[in-house]
Amino acid sequence: MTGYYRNGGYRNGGGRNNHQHVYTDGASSGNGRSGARAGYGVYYGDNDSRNTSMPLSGSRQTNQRAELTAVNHALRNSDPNQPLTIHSDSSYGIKSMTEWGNRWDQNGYRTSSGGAVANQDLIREGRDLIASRNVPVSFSHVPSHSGNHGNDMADRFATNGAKMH
Amino acid sequence: MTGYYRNGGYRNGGGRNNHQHVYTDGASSGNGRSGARAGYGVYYGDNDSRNTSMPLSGSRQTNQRAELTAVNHALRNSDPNQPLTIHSDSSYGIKSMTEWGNRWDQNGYRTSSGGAVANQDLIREGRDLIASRNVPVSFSHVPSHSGNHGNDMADRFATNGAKMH
RNA sequence: CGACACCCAGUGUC
DNA sequence: GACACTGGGTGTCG
Repeated sequence: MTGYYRNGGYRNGGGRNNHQHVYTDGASSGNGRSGARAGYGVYYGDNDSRNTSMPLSGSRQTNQRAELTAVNHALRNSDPNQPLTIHSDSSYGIKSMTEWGNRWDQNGYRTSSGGAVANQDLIREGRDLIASRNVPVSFSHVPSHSGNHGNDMADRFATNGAKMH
Repeated sequence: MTGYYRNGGYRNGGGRNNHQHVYTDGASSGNGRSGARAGYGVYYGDNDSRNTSMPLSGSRQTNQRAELTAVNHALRNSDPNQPLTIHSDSSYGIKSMTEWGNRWDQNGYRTSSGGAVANQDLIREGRDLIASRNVPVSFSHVPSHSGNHGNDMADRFATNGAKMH
């Protein structure tokens, strides 16, 4: 239960239970300082050719944008016809895609204190990708650096991606 | 300039420029593991009878407590009427006695994330010792294991002290 | 105020 | 390569 999030509003068309599990992570060396360099990693499984280690593009090299970009990459690079669970250590990323995002779609992406929600571009993009699927996408929170193999691998990919600038 | 810290708020009463230089270091074999044994070393100069190599007392045998204890020993065992520079490789120890300590004296020893500052007993003790002097106490950071003779000697004394339990 | 991340720095070790 | 001891900060939300 704990740490498990699911997007609703879909029907399962098929019935073949090929549930996909993907681990995502973001990194930003020097986060918050000028000259920060971010990267993201996506881990599908050992020796899986879809595994990804990439530098973040764009001028805002923050940890949060890296986390969101990793999620969007997983959304785009997975079978859209089979259920997917994205395992992330970012509560911010998960909630932006689920509970917070649901509210923001209704209030015009306004923060509880009235400001504009940051990183809207990436959040809207991810939520569009989820909405365009006909099978469920779930999110599961995994504590960082807790010995979880998938998270550890995604972390390495993300850190490495940040060095590729 | 770099790595040089000074405590303010004093007047030089005398004028005899007998500036003292002392090297301090702490060690803790098995730091962080149960059964760790810590020690500290203070080096005043070759063949100086004040040179010290001692095991750390108390139940918390950490590297940080050893570093702070070495500094406090130097403060207590030096001429309080002549300027003193303490050379340490511990940024933690130096900043606890200077810039961080200044803030903590005003905020009740609260960490930037709200928690209680660790090793307060030793930090308050050292800052009291400094405040009770009528001549300046300065701190200088020396990189560890960099071939600095004073630091190397203090390191040996500290390591040896840890073995005296 | 709380939460989850992302760091930066210096030590101490195994 | 790994871990522990400690502090400072930003990214973002409720």
